[in-house]
Parts: sequence; structure tokens; C-alpha cells
Amino acid sequence: MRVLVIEDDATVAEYVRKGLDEFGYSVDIAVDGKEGLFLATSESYDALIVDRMLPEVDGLTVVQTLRATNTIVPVLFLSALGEVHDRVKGLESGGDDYLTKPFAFSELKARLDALIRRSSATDAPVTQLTVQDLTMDLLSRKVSRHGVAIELQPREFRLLEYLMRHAGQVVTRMMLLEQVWDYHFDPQTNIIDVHISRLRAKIDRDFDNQLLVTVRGAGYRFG
Amino acid sequence: MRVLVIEDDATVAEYVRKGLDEFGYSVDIAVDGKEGLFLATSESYDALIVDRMLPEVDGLTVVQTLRATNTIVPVLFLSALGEVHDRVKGLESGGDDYLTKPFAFSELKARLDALIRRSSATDAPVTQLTVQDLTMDLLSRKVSRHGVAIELQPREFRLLEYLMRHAGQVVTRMMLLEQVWDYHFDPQTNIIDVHISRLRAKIDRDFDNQLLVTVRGAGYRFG
DNA sequence: ACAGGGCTTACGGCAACATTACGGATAGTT
DNA sequence: AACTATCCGTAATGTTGCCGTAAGCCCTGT
Repeated sequence: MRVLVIEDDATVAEYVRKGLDEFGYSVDIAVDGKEGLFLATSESYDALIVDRMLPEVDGLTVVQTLRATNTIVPVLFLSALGEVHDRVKGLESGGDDYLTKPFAFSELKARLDALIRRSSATDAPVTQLTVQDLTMDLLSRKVSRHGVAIELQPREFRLLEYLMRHAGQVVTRMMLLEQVWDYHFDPQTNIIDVHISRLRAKIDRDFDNQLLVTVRGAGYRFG
Repeated sequence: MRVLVIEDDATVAEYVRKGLDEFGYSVDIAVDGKEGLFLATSESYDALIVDRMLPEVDGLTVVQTLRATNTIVPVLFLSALGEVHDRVKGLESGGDDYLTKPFAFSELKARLDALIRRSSATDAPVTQLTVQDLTMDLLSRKVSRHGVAIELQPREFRLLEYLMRHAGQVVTRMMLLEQVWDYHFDPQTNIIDVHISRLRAKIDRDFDNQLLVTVRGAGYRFG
């Protein structure tokens, strides 16, 4: 889950970032409205946490601008302005929720989760494979491990997809030849070894626990 | 807009009903959790306003039951229980917002509107597509990147529209042939390559970051 | 130690992709 | 009908980079 915090008070921003980090959120911080707008439009976030009073462009304007350009990302206002008319104004500007400072982190997280839960309930489910900290998105054909993007060649992608779909079970060389290469005979070469090696270099080399394990005499097991 | 208020306090319920009535909402009232559950499942509402403490079945249980049966109607809790852990509990039970009594009607309405706005945002009629700094207006058929107008041929326009509607995901050549050319067979020519090249010359050539990326062996990805 | 299976690296061929030029088709104008 | 301009598909040519082959090394079990 990616969240953008637009907040000029570094203490608050860092407090939120740390807290959400512990729950596995990936948090970016923008220190003014201009930067916030830029990030919100150029990157893709699951939710925005926006302060009302910001340098350059104020929070209300940021959200109004986003809504005017059909950006439907959920927005939670976080502001010291806590009067009823302030809250109403924030919600009417396109905000989805409004929390007043000072706030309890647990409530912030609960409200944020409620927002994300709702917006992801409506979106189309993305076809995505996950094994431990490795994820593969079949639609965008993007692979990442522990948040780090990994570039794969077509054949490597097919190979990894097959391995992930059969995670936990031993996959024989024969199965790979048939399903990944469409070979229905033994090519008498070490083509599989080569591609396994290349795949390992990309997904396992820089990490501690190895996902792709050799089962000597049988094949490979993933995860 | 139809709203169901589940509230045993007749004064509060009537207050809410009257207020929303003035803004053209159609409001039903349930006086206990059992009746509320029955109405919420048998009728179809745009949002629910739920008291936490109710006779028969309490508010939390009502919402949990609804969520367990895949009912995704937006829920706003309205309760005298205003501690942080009460609010967190309400949101975690599947509520989308939580307002504490006593409350200002203007805030209730603003929060309710925000909820309904979001849940109906899915089928918003899009007249303008935006991916990063590239925008396409479908009505005027105008395209511009970073404020610079770009002239496109009809086929190029269709191609770009399809790519933008599927931004972030890999679009295969077959998808393009079917959806942009209405070909349902393989023309055995490089017609797609040619148009991709022409499109690139217009939207990517003069800019730093390339929007239209080749995914070798698979197709193209936009943005 | 030895044998057999597995791993890694380098390299050349070739398929996939990119670019450009050309000609046919269509529509609008005189 | 002839002329013109525009758009689009075909084909030729250039370029890139993926993948299969093979050679040599390493690891493991007997």
C-alpha cells in the first residue's frame, strides 16, 4: 500500500511515516502543496493524507485540483483547523475524511484503512501472484521483491510465473520443458539450468532467504 | 438518494430525517438492529447511518453482519461513544466513517455526501483521460502534453485512447488489433509497429521520460 | 577421488522491434 | 471528371537485444 503524506510540519510527517511503516505501508512525504500535487499526479498512491495549511498551494486547493483532473484517489485531511465549518469545507472540497490535530495514531490508521478498503472494494481485482515477499502482476507484467522492482526477460517471466503458480511443490525439468518452452522432446542441452541461473541472479542474489531451491535429482522447488 | 437511519432515539432519528429531507434525500428509519438489518438487506440504500447502541442487535454487529454477507453499502456510525478506541472499533468493524454525538448537522451531511460521492465515483462519465502530463479530451478530440497541443490522426487517436484507458498494464498486439483496428485475424504485417512509431514521434520524441514503453515479447505499456 | 549432476559465463545467430519511404484509397474542391 | 491533400497500410531496411549452445568449473554423494 502506497500513501502520500502532504505535510509541512516535519515532526508530524515523520510520526505518521514511522507509524504506517510498521504496518507495511510505503510512505512518501511532500513538504508543500506544489510538490504534493506533482507526486500525486505522477505517482500512483492508494491514499493521500493532506494537511490543510501548506506553503505554496494550500491543502484545499491541492484536493480541488486533483478532483478537477479526475483523480479519484481517497483523501484524508489532517488539520489543526477543527471547527465544524472547517471540516465541512474540507469534505466539500473533495476530501473523503477529516481528522483534527491533535489525533491518535490508531484512529488515523483506522480511518485510512477504511478509506482504502472502500476504494479497493470497487476497483477491479488485479491478477497478482504473491509468494512471500515476491510479487508478480500479470497485467502490468511487473515483478518486485520486497518493494524492489525487477526486470525480467520474456522467457524468464514465463518461467517465474510457472514456478510461482506451483509454489511449494517440486517442479521437474520435464514439466518446465513442456509448459515454459513448449518442447515435447528432450533438447539434450542445459537450457533450463541456464535460465534458472539467470532468474536466480535477479530474484535471489541480493536477498537472504533463497526462494528458488534445487532438489537434486528431481527438479526445483519455489518458496 | 435513499438513506437508512438505524437509531432508537426517536428525537435524533427525526432530526436527521427532517434535515436530510430538505436536501432531497429519501430517509427510512429503523428503531432497532433487527429491523435495521432486515431493511438494509431487503431494500437498496445509498448509505446507512447507524447508532452503535441499539436494542436487539447492536450497531457494530449490524455492520459486521452486513459486511460478512458482502453488502458494500457505505456506513456512517453515529454514536455517543466517542473515545478513540470506540471510533477505531467502529471503523474496523466495517464502518466508513464515525461521527460522535452531539454533532452538527452540516458535518453529518458533509460526511454523508463524501461517502456517497466516493461509492458512486466508479461509474463517473469520463470525458477526459490523464496519464502523467498527457491529457486527452474525448469530446473536443484534443490532446496535449505538458500544455503543448498535439495533432493526431484518427487512427493514432484511437490507439492512444486505448493505451491511456489501459495505462499501467501491458497491452498485447492482439488486443490492439481487435480493439483499435477491428481486425479479428493476424494481418501478417507490421501495421502496429508503424503506428506506434508515428505515435511516439508525436508524444514522446520531444520529452525526457518516455510514456510508451516496449515490453519485448509481450506488447506495450503506457505510463 | 571420482563420477555425475548442477551452475555459471561468454558469444553468435536470429527473431522481434523501429524507422523510413512509397503508393493506393478516400474525400473534398474546382 | 480531374486535381489535390490527407491518411493509412505495405514493404524494405536497419537496429536491438534475447536466447540457445557449448565449454569449463563447482558441488555433492558414494
